[in-house]
Amino acid sequence: MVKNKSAQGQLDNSFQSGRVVTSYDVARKAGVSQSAVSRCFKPGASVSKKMREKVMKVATELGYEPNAIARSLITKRSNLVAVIISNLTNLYYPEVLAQLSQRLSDRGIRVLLFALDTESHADQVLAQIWQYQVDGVIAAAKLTNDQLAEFEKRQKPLVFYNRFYSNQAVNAVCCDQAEGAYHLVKGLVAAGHQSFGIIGGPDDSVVGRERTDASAACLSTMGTSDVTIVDGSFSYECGGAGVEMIREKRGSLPDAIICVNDMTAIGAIDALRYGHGKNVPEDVSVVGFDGVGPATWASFDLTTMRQPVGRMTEGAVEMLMERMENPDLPPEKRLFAGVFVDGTSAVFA
Amino acid sequence: MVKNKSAQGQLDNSFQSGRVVTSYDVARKAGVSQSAVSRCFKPGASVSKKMREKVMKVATELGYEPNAIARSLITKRSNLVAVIISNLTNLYYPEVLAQLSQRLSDRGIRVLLFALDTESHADQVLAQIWQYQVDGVIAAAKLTNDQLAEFEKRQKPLVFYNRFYSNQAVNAVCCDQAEGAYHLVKGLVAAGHQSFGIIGGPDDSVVGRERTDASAACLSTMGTSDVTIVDGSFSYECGGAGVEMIREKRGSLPDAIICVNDMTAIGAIDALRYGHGKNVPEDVSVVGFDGVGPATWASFDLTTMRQPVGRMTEGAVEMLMERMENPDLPPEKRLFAGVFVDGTSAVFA
DNA sequence: TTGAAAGCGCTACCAG
DNA sequence: CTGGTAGCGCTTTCAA
Repeated sequence: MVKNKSAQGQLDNSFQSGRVVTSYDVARKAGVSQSAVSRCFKPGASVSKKMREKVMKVATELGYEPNAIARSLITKRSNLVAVIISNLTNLYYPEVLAQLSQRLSDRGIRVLLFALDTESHADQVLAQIWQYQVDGVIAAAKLTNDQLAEFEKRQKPLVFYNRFYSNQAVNAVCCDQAEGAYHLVKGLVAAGHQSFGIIGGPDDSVVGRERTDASAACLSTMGTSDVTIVDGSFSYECGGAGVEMIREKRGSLPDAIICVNDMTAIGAIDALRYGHGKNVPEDVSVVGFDGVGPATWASFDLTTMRQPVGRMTEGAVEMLMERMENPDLPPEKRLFAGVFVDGTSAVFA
Repeated sequence: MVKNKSAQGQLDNSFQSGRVVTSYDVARKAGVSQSAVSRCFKPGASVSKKMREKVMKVATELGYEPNAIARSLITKRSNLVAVIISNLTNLYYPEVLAQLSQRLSDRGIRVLLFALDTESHADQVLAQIWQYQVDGVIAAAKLTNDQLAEFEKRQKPLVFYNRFYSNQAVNAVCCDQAEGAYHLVKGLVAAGHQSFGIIGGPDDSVVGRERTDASAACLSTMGTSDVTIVDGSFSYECGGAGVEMIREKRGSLPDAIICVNDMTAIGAIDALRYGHGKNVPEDVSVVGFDGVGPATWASFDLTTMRQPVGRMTEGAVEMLMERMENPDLPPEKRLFAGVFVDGTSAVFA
């Protein structure tokens, strides 16, 4: 039975219910100082091989994991990044979130998720963010100037995802909405479409407005005046509703409908086909923005501007990490071109 | 200029760059003790009205927010819950995640997100979770028995989302896959379908296997022997691939195809229509599981078993919170019935 | 009701 | 390379 003694002690330790194993427990059992244990868990610290082995062995036996909370208290680095997403149910965001999470995780950073139900409400969320001492924030949501000022004052790195503040020196990765809109409009006009409908986004969306405005501007530039614009909400449902509103407003359906995002475009296509008995693209052309998964499905095969999500998330993470190391880096905006996806939902030239 | 003095001091404080405002700063400026400040931020603490007003005023001026990290170090409550999601790009999960996040947030809990790229890899993630002293975990991913034992040992509340361990006493909210499968199969058989294809999930998915096995078992019970089963991956692409594999294996297409989830079903429908020139449901009936957003789109109008996501997420959060208060609560499984969605992708009786 | 003091678990600095 | 010691910012006794 004597040979069981140490195993027994070990068990007792693990089972002292509620009580978690600390670096002191490891130190005591290994017969070294607590600082030594700490050093063994710090990469690149000056520890002898023997010491490290001894400590790690005991640590494993006891199931010791350093307490990240206590660590951040003193290092003032939580290794936490807040990700604010305004509307997770928009099918564009899951991919963004998955990638951000993956890339941050690869660099030893954890994601504290804040899913806003609307674009507003951000104030409560920010209070939480300050309390948790996150090292930085990636925001796919709109912030007010006051909120921006808070970031400035607290010296917290902030990178916007797809929110462009043209009059504000902030960090952001964006997709060039205007350029994408021009590309789509030019192709549609060149293919002979003469009347247009535009289904936009909700009032408070910058991205939505940019796409809508740029499309309208381009149409105007090219001398097309038969343009009917209605509001939407980035959803499948608003695609159908938008088609109906355009038809009412204009009297009949236009040659082409430009939708503010793919969800809306898909809704519009379904409404045209199954509600209005039209063929897409023969009777009406439909284009979208984003390049979400469902856009490539055979039922839709959407003509759209795909956002280079991989490069955008990589850019966002990179910019954020740089500024976590060096907060004095000047603000930077990275603008990515959209990738034209030549689908079959529009007659295009 | 004298009247500016205090404002000046205040500014100086806020701008002492990098330095964050602590309860000591507030205490000093308000002329009270640091403990008093602490108490003012603890709900239901014994503080005079005068004291609270005085402290809160200064706190607001200075932009003080209690440091949640320091707080958790001493209270041993981080107010953090880890949510593990195995495959965020499965369109079923964004809604789940959004709801979990919302409901936890309503109860003052923050979400630490862990998005696994596959169902495995969980070990590294768990180590992170222990380090961050989360108060509990919601897992929409598979864990090994060893990993389960770790939770037990550390007394960390754990609730599974849609992972049913029938031989293990764990907490879980699930949708009754078997019952759903029976319902679908019975309806298809009653409508006169005689040959069946089943497109299953990946090897390591419990939910996938349950749905597949239950469907096959029910078909067998009802005396149908013309059943072709192939594997899939929960994706749109595998729907098309599955249809092709079934056709090859069987020689021709069956009357009905049961898909392990909606994504697969949608892929199958598109492949049947656009690849094989078939009509759905006239030539082939297709059913799915989940009730994701796209399932209701007019193009598919899927016949499926919808999971009651709202009640499931509510249940998961409730069970977890209960166990955070009282860790000795016995394990509990809540099994929700799926809701039959009577779409038009299948001839159904 | 308030203030003083102890200490959560850890890292960082310092002698040795 | 190692051990001792001083805090990080907060909550929580305990006296006053």
